[in-house]
Amino acid sequence: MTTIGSINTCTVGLDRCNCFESLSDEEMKLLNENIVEVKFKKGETICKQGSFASHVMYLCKGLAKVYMENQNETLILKIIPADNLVGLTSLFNGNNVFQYNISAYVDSVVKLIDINAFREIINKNAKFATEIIQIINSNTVQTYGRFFCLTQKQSYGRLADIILCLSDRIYKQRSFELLLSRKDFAELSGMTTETVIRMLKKFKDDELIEIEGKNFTIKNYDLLKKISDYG
Amino acid sequence: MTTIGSINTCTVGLDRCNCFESLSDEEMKLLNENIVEVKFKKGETICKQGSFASHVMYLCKGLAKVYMENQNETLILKIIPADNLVGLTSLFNGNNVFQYNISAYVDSVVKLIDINAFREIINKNAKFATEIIQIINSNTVQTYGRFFCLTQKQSYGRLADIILCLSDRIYKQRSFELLLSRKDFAELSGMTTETVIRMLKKFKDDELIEIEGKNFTIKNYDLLKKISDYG
DNA sequence: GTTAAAACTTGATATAGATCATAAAAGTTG
DNA sequence: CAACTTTTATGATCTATATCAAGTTTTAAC
Repeated sequence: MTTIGSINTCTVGLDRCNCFESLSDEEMKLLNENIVEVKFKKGETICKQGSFASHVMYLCKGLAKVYMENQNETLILKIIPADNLVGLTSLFNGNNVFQYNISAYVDSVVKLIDINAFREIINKNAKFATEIIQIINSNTVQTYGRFFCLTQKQSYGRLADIILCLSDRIYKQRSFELLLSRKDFAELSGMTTETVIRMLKKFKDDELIEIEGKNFTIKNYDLLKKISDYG
Repeated sequence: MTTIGSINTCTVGLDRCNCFESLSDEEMKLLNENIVEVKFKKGETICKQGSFASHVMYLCKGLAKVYMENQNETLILKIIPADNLVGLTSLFNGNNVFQYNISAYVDSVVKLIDINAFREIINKNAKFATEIIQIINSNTVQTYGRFFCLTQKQSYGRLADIILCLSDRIYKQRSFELLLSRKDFAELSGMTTETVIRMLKKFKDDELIEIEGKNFTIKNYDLLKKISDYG
């Protein structure tokens, strides 16, 4: 029997986008005529919740977060590494407004693709549309997992999830420079900053992790995994 | 300035599916050769989390819930009224396994559509693929809203959301026969059955709602809406 | 290089909801 | 319709996590 991947709070997809390979020369031309490349500095807003969605975005370089907010609260929906297409939810959706904010964790390069050109290509090229469905679907599966975890798991489990996720999927090593703040951890895991700090300290005291300034190291991966699974 | 719909825990989409209209005669034939119609009794499982996803489902008649579970907990992802396509997440997703359970609240009729035939049509017909993207996207937007609410709103607000959602989107009247149990409410709003019971009682005492046996009536819609907005 | 603003930290306290226990109703089944 | 199961209900208690308050450290800005 195959082991099915456990449900976790992880925010980063595994896929790299290669959806543009199925485009014809003509479609590629249309696309290129409707793309602008924009550089964003660390901390800058790439797209704003509630504003008109005139484009979809392709993150060429950098790291970004996608988050929803109201007056008082913020929830980070996902973290986007390079080579990812974002903003697809606005594609054919009644109001044509971004459902979320996106902002850059580090200096980033984003290609803005005119949404009408993008729609046109989808409407003509079924292979491309299939690729897009693929991307949207794997995103949905991930969101369901996060949704389940954030509503059912205890805080320690959720925090462990996110630490493992950063290590496995973004940095691909056990030791890395932490780009997220404690507040980001809080907004990823649906708790307060204070609670995150206390729990990170507990992990440190229990020698699961090590934090020195911005340097973050996982010292006991297996136990963190257990906390993630049973937390 | 247009008022943008407030974020809520609502679980029911507004769309009715009319995606099959864009199919050619030939595609329609392929589809029809790969459909079986199955009747499910109240309470029966329509699809099982973890099992192979050999088909997508179209709910012709009835009412169903889509939910995820592990050993101890359950989260209802959404409630599906008639004329809805479900199971699309498995379409092109690596493992081809259902991510959730679906079960019938009332006697229901479901068309099971072979997933390979469905894929084939998407892969050929960009208009159809576009419709599917539309469906998936409006589902995603709704899931994001629920995700935000369940992680940020207090329980009273979440419960109010669901009551309003049932009234507005499923029954389309203020008074209706309640098909959901207290446990369903709990699994929809991410709390325990006991808490739901206590809160419903509070709503009753405050004359926001009336419950007599299976008969459920909303007596103060506006105040429930306020609780939903500020809860 | 000083000052202001964020980001982090820690402790004390509060509380929304969970958990546990028990029982009455309501539904189901042979 | 008697026996059983499930759902609803309510009270007592507990606890994980939020909130508030006050400090330190780091980062950004002028």
